[in-house]
Amino acid sequence: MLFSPNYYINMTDVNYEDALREAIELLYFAYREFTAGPDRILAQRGLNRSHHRILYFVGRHDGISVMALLELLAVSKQALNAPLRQLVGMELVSNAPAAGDRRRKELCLTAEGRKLEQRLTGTQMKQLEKIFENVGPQATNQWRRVMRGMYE
Amino acid sequence: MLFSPNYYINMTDVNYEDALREAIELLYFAYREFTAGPDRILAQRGLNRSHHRILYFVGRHDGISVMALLELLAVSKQALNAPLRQLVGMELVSNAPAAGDRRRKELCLTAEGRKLEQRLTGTQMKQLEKIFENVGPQATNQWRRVMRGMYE
DNA sequence: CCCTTTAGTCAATATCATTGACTTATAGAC
DNA sequence: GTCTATAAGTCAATGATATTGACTAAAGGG
Repeated sequence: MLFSPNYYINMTDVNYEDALREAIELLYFAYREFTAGPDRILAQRGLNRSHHRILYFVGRHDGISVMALLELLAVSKQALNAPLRQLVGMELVSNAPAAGDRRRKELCLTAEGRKLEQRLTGTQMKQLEKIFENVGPQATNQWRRVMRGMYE
Repeated sequence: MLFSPNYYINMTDVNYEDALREAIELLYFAYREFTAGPDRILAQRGLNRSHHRILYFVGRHDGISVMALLELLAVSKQALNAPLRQLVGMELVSNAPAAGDRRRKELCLTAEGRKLEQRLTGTQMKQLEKIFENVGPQATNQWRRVMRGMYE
């Protein structure tokens, strides 16, 4: 049985590759499921995942500059421009000039923006919360160890 | 300390939400890192991630029909049509009529297609292999438990 | 007064997906 | 053999998105 607690014992090359491929598929399907909830809510407002990412990271880094957001999301200025402008236009994100350096715009969530962001991310947090409760703290920590390894 | 083995003890609502948000970010950044390698290789040939997904699942389900592939990828017929036609045109995927039912096309990787698929997925398998070796079998299994929970 | 940085925009182009309708070929039931 | 259903493929129209490159405007700092 693949993925049994001792799958790696007596492992041939073939089912070793198989185990890695199943891990790839887990990532693919899990990520798809993970983004499905917010995507549905966003679609009702004519928004998409890129808007969620902006709302999310602006919420996490209150007052972040446009440049810093570009680097965090790893997208081009032009790719960010359209969705960000929409969000500012819908008054979900504010972009007042920074006090010290008026060239820099400080991006913040408005009250409305925060509400939407929490609704979007809330579906994902509920998903994770349920799983983490099910599997327990050890599994949760091990999961994080693996995930951290994936971008280092 | 967030994410310490006993982070959930004496947890306030605020840093509990913080822990869940860090998990969300782990997923986002890990997935991005995970797809970056194949994306670079694909770009050299004028292909993109959707081509990789087709190559991947055709490789995993040799002889799969177009309909079944549509359902697996959860995309529309028209969204699949263009990239699949390219892959057939480049002779990376074959689509011979099935023996029993000549309406159904059996999608298979050609020798060239298999070579490219293994190169693409190979970068991801190497990534995972390294991490799984680092963290050990227990963490690997716990990681899978969590990932499986995410689409059930 | 230059030079740099930050933000924002425009034009042109290319890609990508979506809906809906349609054709072709085959299978299976009667 | 006719009728209906299924599988695949295509086309047109549309809309959304991203990309490159160049450009303006405002502000900061020596």
